[in-house]
Amino acid sequence: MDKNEQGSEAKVERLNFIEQEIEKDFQLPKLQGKTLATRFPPEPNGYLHIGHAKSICLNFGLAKKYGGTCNLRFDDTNPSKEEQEYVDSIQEDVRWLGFEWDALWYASDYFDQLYEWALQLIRDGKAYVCDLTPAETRDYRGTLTAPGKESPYRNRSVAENLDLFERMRAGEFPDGSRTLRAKIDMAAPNMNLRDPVMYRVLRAHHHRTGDKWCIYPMYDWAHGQSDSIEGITHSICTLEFEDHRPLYNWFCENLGIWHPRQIEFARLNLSYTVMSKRKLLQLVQEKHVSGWDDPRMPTISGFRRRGYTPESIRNFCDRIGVAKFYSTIDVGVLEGCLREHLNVVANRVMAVLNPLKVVLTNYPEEQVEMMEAINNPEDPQAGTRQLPFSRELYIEQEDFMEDAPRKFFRLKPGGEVRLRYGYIIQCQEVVKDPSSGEVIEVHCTYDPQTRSGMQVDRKVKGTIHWVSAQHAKDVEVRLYDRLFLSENPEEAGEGKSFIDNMNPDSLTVIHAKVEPSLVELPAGTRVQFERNGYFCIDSVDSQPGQPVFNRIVTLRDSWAKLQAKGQAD
RNA sequence: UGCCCGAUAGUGUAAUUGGCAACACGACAGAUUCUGACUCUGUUAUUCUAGGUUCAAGUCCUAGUCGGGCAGCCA
Repeated sequence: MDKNEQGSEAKVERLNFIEQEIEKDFQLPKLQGKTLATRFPPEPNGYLHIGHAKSICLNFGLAKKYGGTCNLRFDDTNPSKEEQEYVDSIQEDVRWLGFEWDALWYASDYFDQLYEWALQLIRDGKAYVCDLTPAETRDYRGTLTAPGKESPYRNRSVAENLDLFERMRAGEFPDGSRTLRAKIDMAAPNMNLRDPVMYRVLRAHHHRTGDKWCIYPMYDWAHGQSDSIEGITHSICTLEFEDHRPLYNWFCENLGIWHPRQIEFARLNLSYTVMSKRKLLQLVQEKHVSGWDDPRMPTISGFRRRGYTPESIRNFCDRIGVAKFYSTIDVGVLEGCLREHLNVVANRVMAVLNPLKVVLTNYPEEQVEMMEAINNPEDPQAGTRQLPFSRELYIEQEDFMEDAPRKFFRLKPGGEVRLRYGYIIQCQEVVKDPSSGEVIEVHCTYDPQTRSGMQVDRKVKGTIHWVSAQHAKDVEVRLYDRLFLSENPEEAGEGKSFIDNMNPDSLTVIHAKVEPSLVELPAGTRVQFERNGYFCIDSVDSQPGQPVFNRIVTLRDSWAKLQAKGQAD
């Protein structure tokens, strides 16, 4: 085999840096005979968004690729912010994305074990009960450049710590009055190691453990230990936890338990989008959107309702890669993945968004012909359907211009255009509203020798879509556009916030004329309105026989681009 | 004036770990088209800076620049 042959055949599999580390790790004695074990660990305090999708695809994808396992674990250590509603939505979203967890756990499943381990650290002289107030604790911690001071309670006896900690659990002390802290190093350059808090006293009803506990573990104390209990081999998280890794390691080592390896990657940023749960919550609470599943939201549920496919989101996550560099992906990449998939799976249909009446003056008054239309040129299996054609039609207002530039290949006075699956027509007369001058009707003649499928001698540059006026149905269509006008919505001017960067026209509701078959389609159906874009029947607001269409994404439009550049002439 | 991390075409990600810098998307030009869609062809452009080691550096060393993270009893 020569070099060229080898080069064209060998599909070089490119590993991202996490895969490389994993493959290296499995050479180690520690992992001999084991399989990869990952987990997706969301906090149930909000809905999942596209950034989570990256993490989900990574963790579940890795498990699939290496024949390992991936658990879903709710990081529910802060009952004041967490709710069952979020637990339910997260499970639904993970499944919708196409993944199934090997085991479902909650950090709260481990509260008893965590408590036992805390006792162990106390007995080993590695943890102590601290009576400092929150403000004092902050004060004692020092700053980024100055070391902290040791707490006056740092050297309590083991017996006293044991007694106090048990009484913390028993509810003898008010909220916030005491903490259990790991005894590490108040002068550590890494702030996380300055005697981090392990437990706080907090009386809040927990969605799963109810009122059993009045002390709750902190993230650092709960997360790594939960990973350890589950036998996780690789704990993959985002970059902001990089500084926590030494603490993650410290707990595992000092407890002498299974020690997973934490690896961090850069979270996803998308242009024209906000991604923090806090900001998304604000959009919902202040009613800038209709809810977490508003089709403009970058949440999984929002995308689902909008009409995105799980395949396109998975493909997107694959395409953007994974690294440690903090980057922003152009939202156009996501839209590109969407179009790529929808192009293959969505049936084509006729729908006129902004109708303009066309009368074919030489077409018989009562005649109706059925025209055969291809459902999906990308998929022969999708078959064909019959479209009614008659004397009065609607076309798109955009497809007619009285004073058209040279490159306008659509209908203009005296000009010819093909009606998709119909005839070639020629524009004879323009009817205007005498008062406003607005074009209200266009009169054309049709050429009976040009019916779709016939051999036609002449070339017509443009083809436009249409619906038969008497057969068309009126439906509500929601035209969605990006929620924010600026590429980075977080960058707001002095005294402003990301809310000020919202796009006032992110939703336009119109009524469109569509071919009759559309009113019978079930909610969730995705179709392509030819020459317009992809649309999905809204699963919340549609009624039987009365679908509401959400615009998922427009088609690429090189004509619009030409116009924008002023090159249409 | 601390600690940690990062920097490769416009964007994002690779480079057999020291051996000819590549892939995807975009942009641009063209072909095709009963969707100005899809598809196809072609073009474009890349190693943060300065030194050093080496036959050879995106990769190793030194110094710098720029960007990000960290001072919750949040995760």
